[in-house]
Amino acid sequence: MDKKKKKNLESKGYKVGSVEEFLGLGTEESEYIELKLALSEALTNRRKKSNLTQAQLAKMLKSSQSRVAKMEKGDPTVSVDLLVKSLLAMGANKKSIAKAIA
Amino acid sequence: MDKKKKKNLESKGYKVGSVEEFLGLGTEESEYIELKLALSEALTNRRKKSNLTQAQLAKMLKSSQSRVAKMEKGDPTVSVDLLVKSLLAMGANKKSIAKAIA
DNA sequence: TGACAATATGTCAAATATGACATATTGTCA
DNA sequence: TGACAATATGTCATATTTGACATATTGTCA
Repeated sequence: MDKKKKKNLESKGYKVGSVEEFLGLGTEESEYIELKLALSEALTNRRKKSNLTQAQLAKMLKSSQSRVAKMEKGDPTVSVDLLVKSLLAMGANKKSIAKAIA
Repeated sequence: MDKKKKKNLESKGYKVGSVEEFLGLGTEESEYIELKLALSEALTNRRKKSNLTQAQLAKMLKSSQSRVAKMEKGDPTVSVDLLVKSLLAMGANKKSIAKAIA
């Protein structure tokens, strides 16, 4: 993992372990974060394509604007579950989700 | 959704809404369930390939045998998060997860 | 068949994620 | 610039998920 990416992740509230980092490990954690960020992006893309504001989308999802913002920012308090459910609610399917992740 | 699949899902504890069912909707929910089942299968496959028992895997994941059993069975109390994290811990990466889902 | 290993199911206290709200920041346009 | 819309951030009570445990069921092999 390069320093820019690390800083970027840390700025989002993740703690990237220095031991794993030094040993070149931590693949597991960074893959998880990247997977989430991929879903976040997909969500933002879909929302923008539909010309919706976060507040409008929130209403559709029976959630709140703040949570949508967090989803799109890859906030650590947002689960993959919520991202997946939200994407499905916006019309995505398994296949498009797989594509977004890959 | 055919009847067999529905019965199968219901036997796992999911309630498949009859209204949506009748209207041919419910895509969203069934896609979510299928996505989870795909991850469950991937987990079982990986575990068996590694010749591990659920108890052994549980120890690796710092979880419990019962939760691993539930993961593999697609139990509704198991989140996509847990499935993804477990797969990553077993050496899967984004790509292989995407493949499993697609 | 019986004995033992593996897997499945039910329950619950503790841990984590959630929507909601307030408020801050950023973007846009006159 | 100011005013307004959109997005971001912090916090918290409530809801959901978790590991752990007990126990039931299923599989395997002598």
